[in-house]
Amino acid sequence: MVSINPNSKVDEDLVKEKEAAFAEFIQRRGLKTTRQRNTIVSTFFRMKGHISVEELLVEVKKANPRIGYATVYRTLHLLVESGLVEERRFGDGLARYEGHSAVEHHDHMICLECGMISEFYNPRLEALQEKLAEENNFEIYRHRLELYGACKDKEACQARKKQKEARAQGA
Amino acid sequence: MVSINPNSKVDEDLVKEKEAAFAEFIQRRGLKTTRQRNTIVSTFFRMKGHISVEELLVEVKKANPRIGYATVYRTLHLLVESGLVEERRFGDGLARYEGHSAVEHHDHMICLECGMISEFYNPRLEALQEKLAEENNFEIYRHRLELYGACKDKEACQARKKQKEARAQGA
DNA sequence: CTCGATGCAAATGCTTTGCAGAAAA
DNA sequence: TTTTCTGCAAAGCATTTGCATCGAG
Repeated sequence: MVSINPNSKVDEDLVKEKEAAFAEFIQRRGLKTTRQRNTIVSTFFRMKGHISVEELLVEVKKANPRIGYATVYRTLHLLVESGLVEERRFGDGLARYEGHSAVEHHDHMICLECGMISEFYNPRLEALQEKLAEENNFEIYRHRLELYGACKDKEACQARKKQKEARAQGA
Repeated sequence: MVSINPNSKVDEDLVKEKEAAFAEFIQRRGLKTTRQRNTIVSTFFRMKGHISVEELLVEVKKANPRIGYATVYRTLHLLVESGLVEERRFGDGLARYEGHSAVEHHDHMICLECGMISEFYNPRLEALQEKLAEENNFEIYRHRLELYGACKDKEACQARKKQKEARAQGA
């Protein structure tokens, strides 16, 4: 089991690397380098976690309040197309974007009580999926595994859980 | 796309059982039995697969064209609340509903070339997830595993895949 | 009779798009 | 200069909701 800590400090060199990779992508596509794109991309890679458009927009506006959400959406799509960013949806109806992870692929645990999202990776799990796909004559491009539940070690989460159960009883 | 398939036998007894269970749920909640709800529920359980609201509405309208989508949405929510139906989202932006099959839990393989959705279940996979959660002090309420890829045994899927790869080269 | 259910249309929330002006190449 | 980009507002989409009417209990 490899646990991934999302609270580590931002690696400045890594950010620069990502920015350079995006710049290269832009050029390869024959697109234009703009102040807005630079601001958005730079801001994005300096944030951590699973970032919603809203959250990113707030940060971007601190650097340049004139940037609108349309541009943020458009740039985010470019980031996804470039392969530098992944789009995720955890069922709360809004897209979240994920950039610089130490590990290229990982799965998620989502606490439904406190909203925490943590990442994990396990090679046995990956291998088992590959094996099952094989048995079904299926070729995996990518997969998504999400565990929804509650933090066992947080009192608040456990309390909320009990509350919900009680409410369900009454219904 | 698939809706009601007259060739594959729907287990009439099972459908009746589901209908009865829903009726019981409605009563327990102090809600009312209506012609519309009966039509929608009955139609739903006679369809198979992962049904979108649109697909269900089309079938429902054949029985009663006056039923609108608001009622279909509302009834679908009741079905989910009753525990008889599960809501799924496979990333194409629309919700799909699934009547509980014989196996209470299963995961999905989704072919991105032909749209096929198949189900599978593997106890080792389930056990491994449980173990990983345990190691992280996490309590799983439910999980979701989806493998996205292509059917290996369908020529059309493989052909489409190659086409996509070629297009990606050019870009 | 009462109160929940229905059907329509309008509203919502997230996301995309059309367009005129702005800015890269 | 040419073409893409931006910012705004309007449009899209799936889904939800307000409200007058309808109908089950």
